[in-house]
Amino acid sequence: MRLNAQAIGILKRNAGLTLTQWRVIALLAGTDCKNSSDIERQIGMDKGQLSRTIRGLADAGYVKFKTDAKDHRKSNLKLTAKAQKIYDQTLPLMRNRQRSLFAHLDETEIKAIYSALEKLERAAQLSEDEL
Amino acid sequence: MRLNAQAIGILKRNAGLTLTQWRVIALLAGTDCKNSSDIERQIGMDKGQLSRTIRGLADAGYVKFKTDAKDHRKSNLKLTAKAQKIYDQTLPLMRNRQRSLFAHLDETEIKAIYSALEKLERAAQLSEDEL
DNA sequence: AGAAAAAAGTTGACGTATCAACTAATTTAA
DNA sequence: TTAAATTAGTTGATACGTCAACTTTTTTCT
Repeated sequence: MRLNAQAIGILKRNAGLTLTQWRVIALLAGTDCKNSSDIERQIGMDKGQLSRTIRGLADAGYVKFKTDAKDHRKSNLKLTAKAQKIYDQTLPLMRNRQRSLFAHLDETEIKAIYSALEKLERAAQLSEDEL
Repeated sequence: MRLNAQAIGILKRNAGLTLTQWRVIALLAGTDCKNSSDIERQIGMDKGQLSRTIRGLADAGYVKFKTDAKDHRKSNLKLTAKAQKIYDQTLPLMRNRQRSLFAHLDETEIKAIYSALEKLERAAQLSEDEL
């Protein structure tokens, strides 16, 4: 989507992150997501891609793994100080962008979009079941 | 987008085509697009991806190249009979799907979506220029 | 307890989107 | 008319999205 273009630009220039990396960091920093599955459930991201993204973040020194003591399948993720710092610096920029984008739409339009997209998703789901 | 999921399924099962391949074939069959640049202008598709898609179609025997007599940079594309046949068979299926998707939306919603998306695009463009 | 099912992650494959650098041909403008 | 700019198309690189197969560990069920 072209709509993400400046988000991508902001992240690349100011944080050296990809959009996917940013999303994962933002979830680890701003929600109580602790492992891959939490994130998967939160944003419905593919676990394959997620696995690779997280490994990339680990390689770049943004997250640390630690196998869960009780469930050895899980590995709990923790942002490094470096990642936390970048997050704090970048969040306002991303918030601004979000605001300026949606500033051009009025309440009605935003609602219409969301409701229409929901309907489309549902319709897509339905006709898929029929096939 | 998950919204494309059944389109992709229909094309794969019934025509052995990818979505991109279908789009190119549909443009060659249904509009007066004759070469890569025409298609690029028509749907704003990246010319790199377009080049590879067209080569793939040629390799699979769906299109034939012929260098333009007047402008040797251009190569005019022509669908083979095989491609035309698949197009004729597949178009109705794709039309049906389109209809059943949009059947769930009323006029107002469709208009709101289009207008909102336009505004978002424009806002995105604007703030990009500001950076 | 032991077998079967489910969950957490990893890896591979393919398709799609976007950007950038490049060649070759054509158009423009000095 | 020749140099510069544009246009058509190719190729390489990177990111993203989705599906499928697979391993390991845990849960469920009988």
